[in-house]
Amino acid sequence: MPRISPTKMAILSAALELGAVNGISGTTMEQVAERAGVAKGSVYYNFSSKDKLFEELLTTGVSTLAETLSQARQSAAGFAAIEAMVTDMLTLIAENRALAKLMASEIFRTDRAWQDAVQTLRREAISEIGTALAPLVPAATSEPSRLLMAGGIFGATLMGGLEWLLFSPETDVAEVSAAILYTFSGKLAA
Amino acid sequence: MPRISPTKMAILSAALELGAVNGISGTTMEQVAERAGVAKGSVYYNFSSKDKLFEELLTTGVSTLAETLSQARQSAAGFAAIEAMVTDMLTLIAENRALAKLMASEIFRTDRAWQDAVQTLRREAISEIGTALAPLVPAATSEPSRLLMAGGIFGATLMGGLEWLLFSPETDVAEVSAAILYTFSGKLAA
DNA sequence: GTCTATAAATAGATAGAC
DNA sequence: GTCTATCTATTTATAGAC
Repeated sequence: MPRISPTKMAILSAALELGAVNGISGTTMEQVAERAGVAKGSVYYNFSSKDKLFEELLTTGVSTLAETLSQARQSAAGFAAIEAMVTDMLTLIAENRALAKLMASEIFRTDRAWQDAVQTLRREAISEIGTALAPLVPAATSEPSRLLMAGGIFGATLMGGLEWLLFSPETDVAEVSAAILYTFSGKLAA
Repeated sequence: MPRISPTKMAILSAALELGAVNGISGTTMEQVAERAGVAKGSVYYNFSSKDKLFEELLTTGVSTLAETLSQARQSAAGFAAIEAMVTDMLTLIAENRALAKLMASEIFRTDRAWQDAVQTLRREAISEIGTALAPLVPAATSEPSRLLMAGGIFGATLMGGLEWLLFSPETDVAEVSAAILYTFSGKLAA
């Protein structure tokens, strides 16, 4: 892994901040260059296209998420594994809010150059949750059903995390995590 | 409510189909005109701008969703209200897949001309779920926590619905609904 | 109300000097 | 490796005839 030059770093960082606020198609290469403190030519020297630039940002982001979920799953057993995954995912969202916003706005899209890479990693993340669910559901549960449940847990955590960042950012991660997990505890249905 | 002319209808329909496949910024007014079988000038005669066109599509969509959730909530009491909301939301998604895809790809965005309208309606939908949760959570639960839970349930249903449409579209709505609701039943934690 | 033709602006990408 | 200057394509939006 060749280490990243300061210029490349500045460009990625500028693209991330601008993309989180204005969206990707609302961000121009001109703006990225300006914010990174370099000329547009330098941006294109480091990234062959706008698509490649944001693809790098998104794939490393989603890849980190998948890795986080994988480690959380292995850190505990049974339902505690689900609890760890939800909590760690929320922590990750909190630690990298800009990236979380950017990913959330792109994760449902199927019309982008980088869709394949992002969708593959999204499925990886969801099937990581699916694996943790395996011992918790009836043996007869179909694979698609288990992935639907996993998708639901993923969606609940993501939407809860976004709701948190956008509307009650002062709330502690533990409280957010507790709220999301409460819905899976069965106490609602009791 | 002035009734919609056939031309306007054709334009909205074309915009919906194209937007669901290619995304909004990936859809040009030229394409919309062509698909609707009219000239571009006619598109602009009916909608003052591209933003207005998609705003109309999205706000009526999210508004229908909020209305559906409201009715579902009032159709039952206790946890059954949550069950009804999840099921009816999934049914709505199934009945209007193109609109669901379009909404999902825009609902997290905060950079669009129509963001205010869409975000307002999104919050309306979530607080409808929050209302149904009120009698199901401890009295001491804070308002933000309840909204986080509601956001989670909304997110789970949306993501589950999308997972369904994209990866196992042949699955019956009842099975999808059962899978999502299973995660809220408490059986996972048992 | 619908059309054709065109204006006007934007933004991704490249060339070539330093 | 980084810069400035420029090309080129795209696309939103408008003007004005029918």
